Amino acid sequence: MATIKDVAARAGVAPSTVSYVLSGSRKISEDTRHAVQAAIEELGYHPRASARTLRSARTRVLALAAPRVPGAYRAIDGRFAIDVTDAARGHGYDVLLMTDSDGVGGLRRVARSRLADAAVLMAVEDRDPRVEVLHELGFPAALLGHDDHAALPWTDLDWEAAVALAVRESVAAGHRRMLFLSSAEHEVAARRGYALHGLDGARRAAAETGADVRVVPSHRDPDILARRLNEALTARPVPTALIVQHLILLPRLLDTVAAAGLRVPHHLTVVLVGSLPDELGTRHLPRIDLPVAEMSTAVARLAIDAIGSGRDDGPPSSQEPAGAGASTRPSDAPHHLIQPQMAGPVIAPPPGRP
Amino acid sequence: MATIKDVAARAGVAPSTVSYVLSGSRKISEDTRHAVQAAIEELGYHPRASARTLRSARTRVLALAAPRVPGAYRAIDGRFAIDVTDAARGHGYDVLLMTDSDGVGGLRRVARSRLADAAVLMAVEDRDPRVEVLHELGFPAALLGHDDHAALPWTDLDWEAAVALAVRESVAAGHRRMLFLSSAEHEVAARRGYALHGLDGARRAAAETGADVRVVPSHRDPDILARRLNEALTARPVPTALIVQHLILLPRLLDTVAAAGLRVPHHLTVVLVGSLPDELGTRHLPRIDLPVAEMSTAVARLAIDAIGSGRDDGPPSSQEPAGAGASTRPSDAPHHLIQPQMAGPVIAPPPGRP
DNA sequence: CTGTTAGCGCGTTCAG
DNA sequence: CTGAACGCGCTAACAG
Repeated sequence: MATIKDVAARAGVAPSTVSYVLSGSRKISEDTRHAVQAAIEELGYHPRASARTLRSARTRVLALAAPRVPGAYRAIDGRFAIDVTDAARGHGYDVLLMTDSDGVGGLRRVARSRLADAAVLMAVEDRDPRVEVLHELGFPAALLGHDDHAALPWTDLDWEAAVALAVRESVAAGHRRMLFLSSAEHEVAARRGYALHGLDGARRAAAETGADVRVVPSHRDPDILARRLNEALTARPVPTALIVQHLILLPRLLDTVAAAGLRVPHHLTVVLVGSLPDELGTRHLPRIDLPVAEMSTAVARLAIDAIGSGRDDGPPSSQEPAGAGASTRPSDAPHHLIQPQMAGPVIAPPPGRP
Repeated sequence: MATIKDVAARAGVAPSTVSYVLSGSRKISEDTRHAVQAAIEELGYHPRASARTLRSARTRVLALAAPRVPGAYRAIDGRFAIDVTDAARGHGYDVLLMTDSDGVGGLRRVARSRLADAAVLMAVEDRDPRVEVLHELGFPAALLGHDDHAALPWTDLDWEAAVALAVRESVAAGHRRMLFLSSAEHEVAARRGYALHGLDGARRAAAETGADVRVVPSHRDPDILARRLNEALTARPVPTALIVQHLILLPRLLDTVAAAGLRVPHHLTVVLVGSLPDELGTRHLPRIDLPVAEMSTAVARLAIDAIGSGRDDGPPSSQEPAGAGASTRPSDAPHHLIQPQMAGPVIAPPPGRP
């Protein structure tokens, strides 16, 4: 394999000249540059990433920590992985994919061996051990999702605004009684940001509009979910709209609705919050899509921007003055909160109303 | 950040001694080893990956090339990405995720800059340009899926055997007339291996069992699919079983079946081929799951085994004698063909039969 | 200005 | 167990 020396020899110049041609960080005469470029072509030369990294202390790689909830693969994670990778490439970064099969071990190893310059954490939980590790190592990172506590840059859909918007739009369409199928109980128990904020949004919008919004806590067990939903659908006064944040079991949920003899949207309007863009099977429903592309772009940028803040020394002292970049106070961390947008068909009016 | 020299200084030994302690490739006295290990602990030392790579010419990274069919994200790809990553970790390798947003450019860049030691290609197509590039660069690789042409190691479900098994099992349950919903037309046109092999399996099993197996070519457009399926379901004599290889539109497909007034499995037995393991919504159907875990394990091992074969020189000459490792003749490439297994409930008998 | 020389980054490994 | 060369590219300092 060709090295910079081979190129230099072939072009009849010094290796440093080749390097300057590559980086463009210095003026090189027309003739020399052409000779060098010809040599590069002919030898098919490409600089070794490892040599560059060793010298520059920059890998131009982002570590992407995918959550791997045992047994519960979430399609969304794959989608984010692809989109974050594309976004990172837009900044000249590659992406190293990591699972939790090793707990936080993998992340620690990658950070300490300097395989990556920064990390992107997916599906962050309250008091996420990965956050602790990165903080302890002073490793730059950004989060997909947020939990109001981590002192790291983050991006997220404004879940409170999203659910509130779904409620308000339903009210605007004429609905007065509706169900909100929130996140699953174990997600609330884990204090996932989206779960808590979604509940807040429902409550806030209910108060603001005066609508009757009944919260049905979802459950990961489809049978329990079906039972709860069934009860809520038949309780009087009968609800005319169903706002759904817990989407993993959507097919089953629609079956339950159908089994209750309710046609959508004639008898019951179903509005989704946090659906995947372009997903088959949600196209015909009014919804607020999860802004996967925008979140991915934002998180890549936040992670890359964080490089150069966290790299100085060891773990930041607790007395550290709040300067530029990633600080210790959550409220100061850079972030990108995305406002919800309605998509899909217009919300249908309740039965018996024009 | 601590380096090997810092550790050496603290332990009062030479850097090379520290290196030998780390690698274990040489005998080091008890005392010295402990001193070194203590110094490592105290300094929190971890070797730089880039320095190791520069020296050893091994990154211990696999490039995973995810297909990104524009607009058509496939959940399965995310699943494979996770599982391949886990499998690679089992061999001490990390995974760099790549999209084709850049065409083959990304793969070429990663190969030439030696960011990875080998590549794993997902969703390989006939005459896949990525395969050409890797072959041209002499870069080790292994494929998820195969097309009978690429001279690279591969793993795949035996799709022919899988569809044949589904047919035979249906016949064993008493069905004599069945539909086979094959892959979508554009997949057949692209000569995707799974699409062609699936069709072969259906034909072979039909011939062997004498059953009436009607092939319904699927289509990516849900409406066209629904129309075709509807026609086939109502054509006389009425089929009693439906074998489905094209699963992306399964929910829509089941809707169509229901809309035709057919209850599953009472009026019509539905058997899936190539379903995702543990996926909600397929649990209640007899099926042959795609062996994602086994394929991932196999492809990681094949890719890693290929390292050391392709690394010698430039593009292999066409006259190269077929030796060990990756050879030029497709039939010689190492591979791992996985036999199908039925999962889920037993196939129900046709109506009117016990 | 344009090109060259030399040292560095960090861990590995062979000869001593 | 140590010394020193080495892998490869970057870049500050120097020479023409």
